[in-house]
Amino acid sequence: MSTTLEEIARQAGVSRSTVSRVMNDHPSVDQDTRARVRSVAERLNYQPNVAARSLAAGRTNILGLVIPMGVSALFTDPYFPLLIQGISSACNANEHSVMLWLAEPEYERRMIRQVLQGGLIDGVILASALMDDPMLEAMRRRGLPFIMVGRLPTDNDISYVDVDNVNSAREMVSYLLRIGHRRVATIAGPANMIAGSDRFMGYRQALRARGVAFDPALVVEADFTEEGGYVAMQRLIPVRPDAVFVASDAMAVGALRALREAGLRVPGDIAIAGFDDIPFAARTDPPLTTVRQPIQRMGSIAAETLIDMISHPHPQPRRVILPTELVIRESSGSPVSR
Amino acid sequence: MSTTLEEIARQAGVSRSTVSRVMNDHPSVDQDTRARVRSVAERLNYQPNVAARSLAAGRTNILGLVIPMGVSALFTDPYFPLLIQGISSACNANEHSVMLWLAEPEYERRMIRQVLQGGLIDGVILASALMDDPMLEAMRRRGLPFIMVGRLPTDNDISYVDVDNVNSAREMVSYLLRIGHRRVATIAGPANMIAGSDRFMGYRQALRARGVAFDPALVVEADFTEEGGYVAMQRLIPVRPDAVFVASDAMAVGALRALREAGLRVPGDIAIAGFDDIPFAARTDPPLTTVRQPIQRMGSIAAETLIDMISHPHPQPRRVILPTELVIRESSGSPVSR
DNA sequence: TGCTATCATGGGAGCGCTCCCATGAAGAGG
DNA sequence: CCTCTTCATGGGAGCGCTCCCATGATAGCA
Repeated sequence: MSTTLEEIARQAGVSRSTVSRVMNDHPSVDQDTRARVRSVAERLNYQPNVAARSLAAGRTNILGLVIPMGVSALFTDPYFPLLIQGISSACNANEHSVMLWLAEPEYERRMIRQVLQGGLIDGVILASALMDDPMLEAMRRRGLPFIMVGRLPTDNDISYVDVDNVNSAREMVSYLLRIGHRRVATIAGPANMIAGSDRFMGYRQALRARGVAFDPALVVEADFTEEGGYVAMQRLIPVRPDAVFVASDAMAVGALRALREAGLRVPGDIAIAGFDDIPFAARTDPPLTTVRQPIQRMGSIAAETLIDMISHPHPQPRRVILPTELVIRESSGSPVSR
Repeated sequence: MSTTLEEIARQAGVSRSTVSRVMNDHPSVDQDTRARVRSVAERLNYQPNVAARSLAAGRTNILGLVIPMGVSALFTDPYFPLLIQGISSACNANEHSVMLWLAEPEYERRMIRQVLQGGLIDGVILASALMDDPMLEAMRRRGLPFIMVGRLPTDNDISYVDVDNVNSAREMVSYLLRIGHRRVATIAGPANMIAGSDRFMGYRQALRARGVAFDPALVVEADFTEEGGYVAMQRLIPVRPDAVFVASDAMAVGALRALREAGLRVPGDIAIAGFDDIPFAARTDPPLTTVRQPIQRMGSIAAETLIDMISHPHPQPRRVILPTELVIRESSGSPVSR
């Protein structure tokens, strides 16, 4: 069905090896020969067989993207679509392909084996792992290059791309305190997710820096979903905070809904700040003050870094921390208005 | 690094061929031999090399999922995440893997070649193609098994999974008319997308069936995004419809925002109905009347059907139409209340 | 008992490629 | 003019698997 190296070789009057060299941009090929082979390959619409190449060379130019679905909620918020877009786009630009695994718990074992062995994959991007993800141990034992999106506090020999969740959250909460809010509550993310616990840590650091006592009554944990944010806010309303730092925009949307239903004005009665700057954050009522994190760029950089790790193995882990940005909109209230 | 067939064979005291038969559940292997081989394979944690298998057998057990990103908006609405989840889950259950291509126009040519040739992929799921997608022609020329999510009106020898957009839209608009709305407008999807034009067709059929004259002033086309729905609604407000059938929930969310800003009550002043039943539709203010389409199931069925097509080639195209469901919430108003 | 069907198993060929080593031609240097 | 290097090229081996055919062994039947 499809053309082979041998066929190109025959038609170009050279050997299989020479064609292979041309296809892989090997230096020592004569200019004329190269051109001739190229033109034949072009004419026959030649495409190297991925399986054969991978079998012979041990590389596939395929990256695995593993997204644990234990926290299935994550797929209703635009985080993963954006991340995938970034990864896919970087892979396209670097002649790689993306293999996607949504890690459903019931298939986890099989998947781990398939991902790690079988040689299908040159490296793995592990997105948003729980702190105790079993993939991790398997990966490092296997020695397959991999990179995480989101840092892992317990391990300091693992490569990752992340934003500085602690400092970003701290800055946001500091901002809320600075513009005059006194009782600042938080709707935190799950404690077993790094982003959740880091943002909560930032919240506490901001309080401490300003000499505000930490009050456990002002903390509710939720699961990063809209519904979770809604329920959490309902529990927070009786406590009457001035402002709430919500650890994700999706939850903030839920919180706004709870406040609207309770007849409370935002930011008049309670101010709200989120985290992520999902596209919808600019269009909530009122528009959401939030922390912008470059999700798509994190995906691109993760892919690019992994590709580089594969071609230039290096014992040290790579770390990339991308900057965030406070996006001040109306939901946090203004210093003037208070 | 990883164990090979030959190694298993050696340790189990049989030949490579026998091990291969055991691994592929070939019938003619002695029970004892089979058990012995299985246990050795288990012990050595054997995983067949995908590249080698695929090279020898010509199958890879990998499905390609191609999502054209021309309409990039689609990734901000939960349609694709849900679709991907359905596909991935069916693949997991059937021992297949998913290769993801977000088809950015600038890489389109390269991608088409890679997808179609190279033997990496057993079949392709093409999601939400435009009516004139260049992938299509390439696919059918190549003869690679493929299935679309979303039908294609111009081609009747292509396999697809879809909902009946025309009838679903017709039912929704009929419902709006039946409960007493007179001037029913529509915010339509893009005319070059099948779902867009089908739903618009359903709108017109419903009017005709009820003997209501079609009024072009009551139609605004948008691009399936929240922002698009917002702008479209602003243009529709001066026309003063009683109700608006919005061709997607994402756009309906935008429409609600425009109405809120204009100080109009829903459904009191203008009733709204959407399409999709995205998770957020139940939580808009007011909750959105919409058409529920089983997005995740469409994904699963597309994958399952494709897998079946690959193992049982068959000249006739397969078609699956999944049922939709009217979900009546508050945004459409009630017959009683009017 | 002899002859053919059936079954379990082994071994060779080959999938399309990359990598290594061998080869011959051409250029460099004394 | 001969040897030494450099460069372009060819060919063999082999990646790990599947598939086909051959081979014994066993069973079935007259």
